[in-house]
Amino acid sequence: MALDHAILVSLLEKPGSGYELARRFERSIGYFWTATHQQIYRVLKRMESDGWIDVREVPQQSRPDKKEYSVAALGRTVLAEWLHEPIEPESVRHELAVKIRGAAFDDPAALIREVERHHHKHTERLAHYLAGERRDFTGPDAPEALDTGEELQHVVLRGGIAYERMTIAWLEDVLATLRRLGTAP
Amino acid sequence: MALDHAILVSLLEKPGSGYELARRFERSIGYFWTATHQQIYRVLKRMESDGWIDVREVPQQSRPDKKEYSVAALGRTVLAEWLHEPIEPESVRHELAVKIRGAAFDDPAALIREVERHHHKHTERLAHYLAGERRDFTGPDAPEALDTGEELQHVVLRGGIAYERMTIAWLEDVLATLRRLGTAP
DNA sequence: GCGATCATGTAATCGGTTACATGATTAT
DNA sequence: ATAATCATGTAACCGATTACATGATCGC
Repeated sequence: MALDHAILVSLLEKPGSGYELARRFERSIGYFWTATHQQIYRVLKRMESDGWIDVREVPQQSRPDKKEYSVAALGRTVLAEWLHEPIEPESVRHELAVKIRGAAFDDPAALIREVERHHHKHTERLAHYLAGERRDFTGPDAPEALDTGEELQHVVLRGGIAYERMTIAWLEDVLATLRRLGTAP
Repeated sequence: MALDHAILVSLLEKPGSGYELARRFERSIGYFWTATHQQIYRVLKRMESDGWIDVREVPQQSRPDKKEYSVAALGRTVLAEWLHEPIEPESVRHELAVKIRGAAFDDPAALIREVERHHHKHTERLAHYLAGERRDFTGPDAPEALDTGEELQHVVLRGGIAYERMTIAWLEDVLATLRRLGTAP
């Protein structure tokens, strides 16, 4: 399981509340690991009672108070241990591919709209990643020399960009194939 | 949930036993949807009792008898309904990316071996996909004209090939970054 | 007033993983 | 003998998803 570790990494990058973590899982960390606030609160509670993280009540005016979590010594140890364990390359779960193969027993043309929708979403996501890259790493407002953490965040983001570009090109291949099957059956 | 639907697609492509399905989930369908035999037997039992699939006991000599499943009319309907529902583009779960960002709080060089291992595995997987493509779609023993089902299987396989190539290139980027951080900190 | 944002949770369900279990046949 | 392959399951656990739930403040 890696949600624990994803949260530890995020809290090491910057301490924060459950709510703030949930927001980060909609961007940044969320580009390669998803989690909802329900999951996050549950894991935070468990990690706190196990002594992996510390809490600090932060009173706020004009906003509800929040609990700011930060990584405790034990959490750092647990993360370091996990970092040294080998993991298996992920097994892919690609629902759209199941649909594409299923289209052989339905109308392939009926899938075109759906594939176009996915193409659109991935194009948006790519634009979003590229904007983030310009803002944080390659643009005029980015730091001139990146530290280790920033270099690593950048290489992960480059992975996301490469993934979106590959996916967009493949979806275009899928669309061409579906159209060909529709026009000359 | 799509395991149901992945099994229906696979059974439409060719009826078979739980064991045979489990084998297909190690190749073919398994390239984009994973499942273990335990899962498969459970789902087959449920789909049978719901009338989505039919069973036929096949006695075999010199091998244990098997149950051959095929898709019933109801199963085809259920699949067709699912094919017409929109789905959301998958949220990525990339454990290695969590590790890479975590390496900022550990020794980045310690990750090099692990990334090399992943690079090796993805290179093997790519070779395996390419061999399958030559065998079934582009080689001299492949059919000259592909039918709709084969065209769709091919475009899905091309997606797997594109994914592996992209991943291999990215892992090389990661390695170069980790080495740079190691030599000039 | 009302919707959006900030902030934190509980409960039910479900799908996936891991471990356990059995038993026949074929090839070395 | 024994390891590998064929063949089918049960049980426990755990993580993820979905639905439900509360309550404050800010801007329109």
